[in-house]
Amino acid sequence: PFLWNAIIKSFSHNDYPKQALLVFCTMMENGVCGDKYSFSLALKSCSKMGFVKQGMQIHGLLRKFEFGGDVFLLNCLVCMYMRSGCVEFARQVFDRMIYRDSVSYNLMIDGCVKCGRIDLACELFDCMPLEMRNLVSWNTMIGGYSKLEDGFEVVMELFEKMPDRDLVSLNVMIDCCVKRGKMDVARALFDKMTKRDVISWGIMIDGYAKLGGVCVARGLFDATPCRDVVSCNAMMAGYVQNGCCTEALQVFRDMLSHSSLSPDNTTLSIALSAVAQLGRVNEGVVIHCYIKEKRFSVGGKLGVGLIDMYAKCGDLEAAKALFDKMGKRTMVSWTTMVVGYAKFGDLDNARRLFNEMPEKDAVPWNAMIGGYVQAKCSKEALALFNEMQAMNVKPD
RNA sequence: UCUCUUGUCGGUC
Repeated sequence: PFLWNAIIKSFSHNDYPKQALLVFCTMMENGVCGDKYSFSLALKSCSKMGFVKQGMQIHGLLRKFEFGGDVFLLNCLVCMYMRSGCVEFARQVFDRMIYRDSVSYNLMIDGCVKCGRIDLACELFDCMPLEMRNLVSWNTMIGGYSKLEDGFEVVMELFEKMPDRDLVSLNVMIDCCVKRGKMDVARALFDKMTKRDVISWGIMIDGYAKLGGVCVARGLFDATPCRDVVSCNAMMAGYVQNGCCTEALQVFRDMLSHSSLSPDNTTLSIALSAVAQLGRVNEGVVIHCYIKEKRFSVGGKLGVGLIDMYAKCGDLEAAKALFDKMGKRTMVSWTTMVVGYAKFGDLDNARRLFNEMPEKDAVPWNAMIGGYVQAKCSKEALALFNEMQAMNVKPD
């Protein structure tokens, strides 16, 4: 199994959880008994993708092995259930564990926090054995509160109360300030830090960029010691949000020529939206080719990005072809097409797709009504508006 | 060789 594990690990480590899981299955089918390392890697892959069914199968399989009671593996199970939102199952595994370590508790706390059950998280945090409550537990708690709208006070309180603070604690703090527009407080903390990592820099870049300080953001971006793909994405997104699409694309090109950084899904989505806003199909096609060449999956956001790019550039045939070819149409991809048609005055096609949509939130309604308004079809616009109100569409 | 906490991203306005 060592060789197999090495392969599984390399996939898992390089963010290919699907292949990792596939290799694991192949291994088992070939009669090679996995060891606890193979299982933990497989479970981790399930966690990453939120595959509960596969995870449950592995869970079942695990009972037949003597190492099935291993703390590491049980922790992996807790993680898998928590990340898939199955709090009850996670709780079951956790409650039945004979030995728990701090990771077990921290996983439960984090899971509860991310499901919006901060009450359960608090209970676990307060009741866990003191010797297991470590920095990660504290950081998980302040991270949880920092995501709550009115959590700032509690974050400050916990931050004062915690016995130690590390880089993560400080990063959580500055992010918490940034997300509330308190850039001055964030900056003071950032400047005071004796150690900063690429995340600290990234939080500040994102903050300045979103609050209109793109130039300051750029300064920090240039000063970042070891930029990674997320810093670049934050910078690019910042440029796009401020309408500086050319600059965004320049960062993208710099990234491509800088061999140590390769674009990811997010990079490409941002680049596509920059191209869409500029209406430069040719550059969009180049990115499309890159996506095909590197075999990025176009099932999710990238697919939408491509459709949107072609639609906004006026190539509705290309957009429609992609839309038709896409396996699963989501409300978002559907809306993107409606918007594209409406924007270029093809209200018939827009309306046809709009009517075919199985589900609509406020966005397609707004877009369709907006299309009618733009074309001065006030009668249709008003009719739709009334219909929308009658349907009680939530604005969200 | 394995498990926990922090930054970036999609459709209308």
